[in-house]
Amino acid sequence: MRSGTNLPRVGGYNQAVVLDAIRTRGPVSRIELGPLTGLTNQTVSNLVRRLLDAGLITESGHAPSSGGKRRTLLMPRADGAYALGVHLDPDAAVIVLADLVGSVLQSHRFALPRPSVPEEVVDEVARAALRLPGSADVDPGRLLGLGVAAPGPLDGERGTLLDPPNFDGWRRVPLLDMFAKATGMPVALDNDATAAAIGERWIGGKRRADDFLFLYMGAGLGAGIMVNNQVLRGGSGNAGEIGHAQIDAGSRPCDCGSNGCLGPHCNPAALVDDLFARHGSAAARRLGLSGGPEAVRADWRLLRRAVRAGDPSATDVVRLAGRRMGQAVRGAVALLDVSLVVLGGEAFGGVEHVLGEEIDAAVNTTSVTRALGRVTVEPSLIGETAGAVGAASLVLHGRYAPGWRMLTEASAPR
Amino acid sequence: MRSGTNLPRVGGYNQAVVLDAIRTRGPVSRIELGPLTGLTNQTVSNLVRRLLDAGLITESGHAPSSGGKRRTLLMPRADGAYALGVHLDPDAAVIVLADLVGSVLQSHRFALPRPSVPEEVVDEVARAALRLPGSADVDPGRLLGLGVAAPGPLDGERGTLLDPPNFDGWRRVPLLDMFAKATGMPVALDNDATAAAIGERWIGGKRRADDFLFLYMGAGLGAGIMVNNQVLRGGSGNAGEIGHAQIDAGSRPCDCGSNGCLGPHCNPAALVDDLFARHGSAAARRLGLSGGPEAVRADWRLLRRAVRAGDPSATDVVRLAGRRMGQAVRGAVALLDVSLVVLGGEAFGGVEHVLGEEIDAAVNTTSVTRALGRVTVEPSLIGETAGAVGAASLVLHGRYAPGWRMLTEASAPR
DNA sequence: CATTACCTAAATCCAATGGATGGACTAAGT
DNA sequence: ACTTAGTCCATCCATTGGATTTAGGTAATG
Repeated sequence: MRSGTNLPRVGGYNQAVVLDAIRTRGPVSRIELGPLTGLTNQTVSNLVRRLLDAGLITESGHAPSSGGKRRTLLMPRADGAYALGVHLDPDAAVIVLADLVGSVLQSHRFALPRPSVPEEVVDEVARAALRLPGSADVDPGRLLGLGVAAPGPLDGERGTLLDPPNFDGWRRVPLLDMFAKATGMPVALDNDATAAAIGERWIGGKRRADDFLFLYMGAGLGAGIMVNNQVLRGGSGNAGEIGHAQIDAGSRPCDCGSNGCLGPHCNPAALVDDLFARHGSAAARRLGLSGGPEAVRADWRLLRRAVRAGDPSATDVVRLAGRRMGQAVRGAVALLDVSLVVLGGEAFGGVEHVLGEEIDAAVNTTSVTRALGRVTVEPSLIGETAGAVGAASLVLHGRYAPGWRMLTEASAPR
Repeated sequence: MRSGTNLPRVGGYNQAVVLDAIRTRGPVSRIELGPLTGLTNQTVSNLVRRLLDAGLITESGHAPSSGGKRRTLLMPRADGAYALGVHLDPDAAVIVLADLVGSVLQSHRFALPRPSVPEEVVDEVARAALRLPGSADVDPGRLLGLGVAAPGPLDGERGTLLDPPNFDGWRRVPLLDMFAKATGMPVALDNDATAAAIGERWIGGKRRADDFLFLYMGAGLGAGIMVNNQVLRGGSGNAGEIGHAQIDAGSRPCDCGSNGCLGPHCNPAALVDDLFARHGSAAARRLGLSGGPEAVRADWRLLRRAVRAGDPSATDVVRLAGRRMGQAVRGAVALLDVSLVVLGGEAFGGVEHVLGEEIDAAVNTTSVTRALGRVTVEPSLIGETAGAVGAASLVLHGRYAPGWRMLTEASAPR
């Protein structure tokens, strides 16, 4: 259980609350932080001093006076902390170095062979990751750790990747330990969709506060869930598997053994297949698609370009996928009662708006009679690197976002 | 925001943590509570004394010695606190008086006219509720308040019922304020499925800890969601609307305006209709069903009895509903990553096992390949009064279950 | 136009409050 | 004599509330 708390933890927690408020509410003064956090002015003052001393925030000018002493404005210091983020995907690894405000300072991408060997990939990624901070002139003492975002089911307790689909040869890989050993740093592991949601919260500030669902499309489809400013991870760390929602579509079999799951219909390969199936090879040739499993990445890119250019066949296929996602998202939105859906991940690049329209239509058919507010559907603020940026923000979020764990778990921040 | 915390709140919170541990882990000693709560022995000792003084727990004998002084066992005191619970349904109101351990001391049920008038119902319910504590010889100072469970969408902030389906004439009813005025007590309001889940957690102790999904069937179908021992209420207090999940079935139109929702297929009226549609009037007559909207309650009771007696037509219809629920539950379980599904609510009475088998089959087809643990499907520990007991436990849970709100919201327990 | 007194608001100082801690101690068993 | 359960006590530490300091504005005055 381990759910009791104590004083030092309260201090650390309140410090995180103040930092989070400064981060998300742009430049604010101490006096505004009081009502914002529920703390007294005095407490805010103390915590702000600690944050200044720790180099996490800075005073940035003054607000115009409203009749008395001017307010001193506080801002997060980008150079206050850094984190590395790795996004692993079946065919590529993306590594980024991000600072406290979530800006990407360096990034590196390399393709992976298929099948790939876990040990080799971890080794290569770790070495590449460790080179980034040097080339960006980062204070090593402020580099907090490495975040890893990986697809598919994982064992959250142990930090093990179980057996992600499309990842041949990766079964029960203890990624957390492997990266910890390879880098000598603290490592955080989460699934890619959850990481992307955390990244979105970290970057988005008050535009991404409270509750939202992050719909993530990489090699497959997943969701990251933020409820009440807390990440919903579920019992085993695998919440957000929206791909197993039932939808009304021709049955493609799902890895899970069921029929009728959303997942097999909404991924780049399936959409390319759909184009061939619904519009024939002629249309595919017109768009330049070559078909076949190795060409999925390129074909999907061409397909998306065609959608942006207004091609009707391509648009039809993507809109169909949007309607299918809409069915699942409608169910998820009703189940979770969130009022914001964010679309992101590298595979969404360029077609967020078309998909967004369909999903918007699906979720908002229900709202009128249910008298609940409208659900907003928006593209991600991060864009295609949501996975890697999310991975880096796992570290930042874990260390600096106020949460339950700070009050109940053992270690407290400095 | 208001998310900072302070010392008195920490005290109250830790006290709740200790009480919750004593409640859920049966009789325990102070020394066991240390590791269980993460607090030191000394702190546990202090908090236990406070709980004893407050009359919420009692010392109940000793554990056998293991070589030294015997452990003094601690138990919750049933007479430490009481709460009233009201479950409102389109055709009946059920009122219960429950004690601290969730036992029902008194209960009262009366049918409602259709359509009913909110003011009259509240008035009648409030008067009946206020009579219960007197007839059970309850210390009025220990009666904490009244919980109300109502179906359908509500405005959690304001305590207003919006426009529940089947509840003609109930639109934007400020139930919270009305009951507060009518009873002069603190009132808590939640939707029936969420209330039932909270009740299940309250009654179930460690058998219902951590994460579960409570599938509730009354006049309609809903879900209550418990994640990490906290209630998931969503942005507007309407989480758990599983009835709007898409399923693969002939399209009955849903109130929400969509087609393909689960809701219209899984309620007593729909199941009675299904029996007529799939097995004809002859089968219906054989079971004694009369058909028609007024007879739904009686027909559904007969149908369930027929299932228990092994009638194939009735079983077919119920199993079909189970498979449909299974599709939605499978999606919800994957999305939330819970490993326990509980079935309850008055309309499930007697057919939990048949439905449970189908739902179990649906959710556990996925688990083998996904390498996540098996999902357990069980009937509720409360049974048919889950709504009213859940309503009472809203009050008890709100006051004594450890949670975020205790650390962040204004008022602290004594 | 410069000076001065006064007002307001922001931020900090300081003593007090109250909860958790750790080590020493007592109580009650084998 | 030993073991285990539970408590006492001095200490630590974060928050609190009231008083105080800091740093501006404003308006009357010379």
